[in-house]
Order: sequence, then C-alpha cells, then structure tokens
Amino acid sequence: MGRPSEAKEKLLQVAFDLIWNQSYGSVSVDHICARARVNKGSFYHFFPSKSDLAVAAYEEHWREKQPELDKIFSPQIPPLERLERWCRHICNRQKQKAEKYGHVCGCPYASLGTELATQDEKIRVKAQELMDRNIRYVESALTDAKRQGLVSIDNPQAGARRVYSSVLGLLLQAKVRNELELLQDLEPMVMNTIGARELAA
Amino acid sequence: MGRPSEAKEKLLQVAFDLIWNQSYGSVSVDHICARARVNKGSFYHFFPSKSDLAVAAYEEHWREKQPELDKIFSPQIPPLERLERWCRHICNRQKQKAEKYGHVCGCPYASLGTELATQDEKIRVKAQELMDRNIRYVESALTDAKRQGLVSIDNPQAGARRVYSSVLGLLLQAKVRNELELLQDLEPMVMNTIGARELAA
DNA sequence: AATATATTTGACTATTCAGTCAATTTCCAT
DNA sequence: ATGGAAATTGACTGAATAGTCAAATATATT
Repeated sequence: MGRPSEAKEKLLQVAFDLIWNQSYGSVSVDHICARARVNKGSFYHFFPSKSDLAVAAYEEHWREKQPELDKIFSPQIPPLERLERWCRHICNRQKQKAEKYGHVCGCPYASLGTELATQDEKIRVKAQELMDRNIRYVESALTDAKRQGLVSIDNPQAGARRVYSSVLGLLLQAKVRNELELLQDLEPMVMNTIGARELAA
Repeated sequence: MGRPSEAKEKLLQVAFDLIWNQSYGSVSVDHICARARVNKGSFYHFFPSKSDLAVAAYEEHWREKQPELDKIFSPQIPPLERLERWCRHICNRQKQKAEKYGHVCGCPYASLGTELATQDEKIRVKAQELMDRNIRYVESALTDAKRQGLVSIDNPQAGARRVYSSVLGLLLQAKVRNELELLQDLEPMVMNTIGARELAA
C-alpha cells in the first residue's frame, strides 16, 4: 500500500560507498542525498539520523555480500583452500576499488568502526558484529583444518582472531600507504599465522 | 624577541589527545581552542589549517615518545626481549588510556591514518611515516634475532611488516570491541608471527 | 472511482564549521 | 625607556551542518 519507492535502497547503497571511500565524518547527509537523487525530507522519512543510516547501510551491504562468503567458505572446499580463496577475494576487491577510486580503501568495517568506536555506540556495535561474522568463517575453516591436521594451531577461535588481526592490519597499512602491492603478502602471511603445513607447490 | 607563549605547544598536545580519543572529523578547531584555552585567532597565527595542526601534533607526539621507544628497543637488550617489552608497553599504554577515557583508543597513527588516508594526502603521508618509524624498530630487533637464530623468519623487513600488521589489527579489534582483554594475546601472537623458538618459561 | 497509506517536495531552522582580520597587548633586545 | 617583533583578542564571514515540517503527490487496494 502507498507509494512505491527505491529511495531507501538507493540511500543505503550510496551511503555505504561514500563512507567506505571517504569517511563517515567527511560525508554529509546532503552529499548522500545528492548522489542518491533523493530529497532530504525523504532521507529523514526513512532514517531517523545519519548514524542510523550508516548502521543500516552496513547491515544491508553485509546482507548482499554474505552469499559470496558462504560460497568461498563452503564446507565442500578443503579448509586451507577456503582461506586461500578468501585472501584472493579480498585482494580482488581491493584492487577493483583502488582502480575505481584511485586509492586503496581498506576494510570498510574496520574503517567505520575505528573512526566511530569511541563516539557512537550503535555504530561500534554494528562494526563489531560484522567483524565477528567474518571471523566465524575463518574459525570454521580452522576447525576443519585442525581436525585434518593441516595446521599447527590448538585453538581455532583464538587462531581465527589472529588471522583476522593480521588481515585487518595489512589492509590498514595498504590503505595508509596507498600501496596495493602490500596485499601480495596477504595469503602467505595468513598461512604463516596458522602454521599451515606446506601444501602443493 | 617578541612575546613568549605556550599556546602552540598546548594546541599540539590538546589536538593529539582529542583526535586520538575521538576522531579527526568529530573534533573541531573550536573544541581544540576551548580545551587549550587559546583563541581562534591564535590558532591560525600558529597553524595555517586544522589539517596542518594535526600533522604537527602527531609529529610532536612522536618526538616526545621516541626516547621511550629507543629505550625499549635498545641494542643492549636481547632482541626477543625488546619485542616483549614493546608488547607490554603497548598494553600498558592502552590500559592507561582506557581507564582514563572509558574506552579502548587503539593506535593513534592507525586511527588518524585510516580515517583520512583517502581524504587528506598530507595526513596520509605523516601517518605512513610514523608507522614506518615504528616498523624500523621491529625490523632491527628481527634482524638481530635472526642473526642469533632465535627466529624462523628469513626476511626481517617482511617479518616486521607482518608483526606490525598483526599488532595494528589486534589494537583495531580491541578498539572496536572495546575490550582491553584482547591485548593479552598481543605478545604470544607476535612471537607466533615470527616463529620464535621457545625461550625461558 | 474513492480512499488510505506511503512517499516526495523543498523551503526552513538553528547551529556549528573552518578560516579571517585589524586592532591591541606583551615583552625581548637594544 | 623604547622600538620592533611576536602573540592575543574577539568579533566577523560565509558556507556547511544535521535535522524539521506541512503541504503536495502518487499508488495499491478496495
């Protein structure tokens, strides 16, 4: 019932893109509205505040991207290969963004989270959730890898957190240095973190 | 000659503190001036822009903290112990900040750098510089550790970057989760990253 | 065709923002 | 003591900010 509209979806998508490429603080509601071709009144019809939009935009982005991750981390695939595919996926995504925008953008969850963790509790919690969901994929791969004796870690949960730390940190450095090349070490670094036994050459 | 003043130093110190605890975008020139008890006119007498102040403030902070790092990474100390002390130093600093402000603040260079890397080139470069200086300490420790056969890495430079990645990533997670306890894994994680042979218990 | 419901419009606050400036004050060096 | 250099003052600008609102409009359902 009522009047149909794509404004909400458009706002979510534009907001995620702008905030990822720039920052929460430097993207205004007016910018988002202009880019989405939506009036400000409509913005506040759909979202109570800029902060609420950001939370919704990041959740929506996850919703859209989750199937890809499910595929990458499919239990059908050998566990170390899942991680390998994950690393490649991250590299591709960063490369694509960097080519489009002229700079390495890093992890969107980490960027938003670290900018606002001490300022906006709702955003902090959402960033935490999203990062936790990512870690869970890694953890399940590590659990399987351990069961198969492919890996020298004893605690998959702690191991997953370490893997995620090193990935986040490398993405952060790649962003700050604006050097995509750093990501060439992504996969070897991850494998080193978990003490992966040497595999096929 | 002329009129003496502590305003500049005060602005640098206040700016660093506020930006670290909050974010660049959420701290205004007016806030900084108010906290430093300095008029806006004086601010712009000393600094051409907010962005220039941030760069100067971070450089000044490094200048003040460098002696501590020199001490921690003194060649007089066994290389792995240097890293151990470094990890402890990071934990202490984070704990202190967290107690004072009620939330984990993470790495100041990483926070500023990731917020503005794609927005402000001068700030990006300064953040990169500061991170590079940190990595150099780690690299020298790893070089010595390798020479003494304490460590299973072959390339100290690449190893240092991996160490730094994992440290940054863990700090980032601690900030986003607002959980100081995550940092308990800091030292073990670092030692795992470099394949440190088991030492004294 | 009528109506209820949802969306759109765009002008409107009131505040905050970074940055400017000319006049004034302070105090070091001579 | 005084002249010159540097710091201070605080009011000012104009643009940008997040958020508001009442009236207009479109449409899916009945």
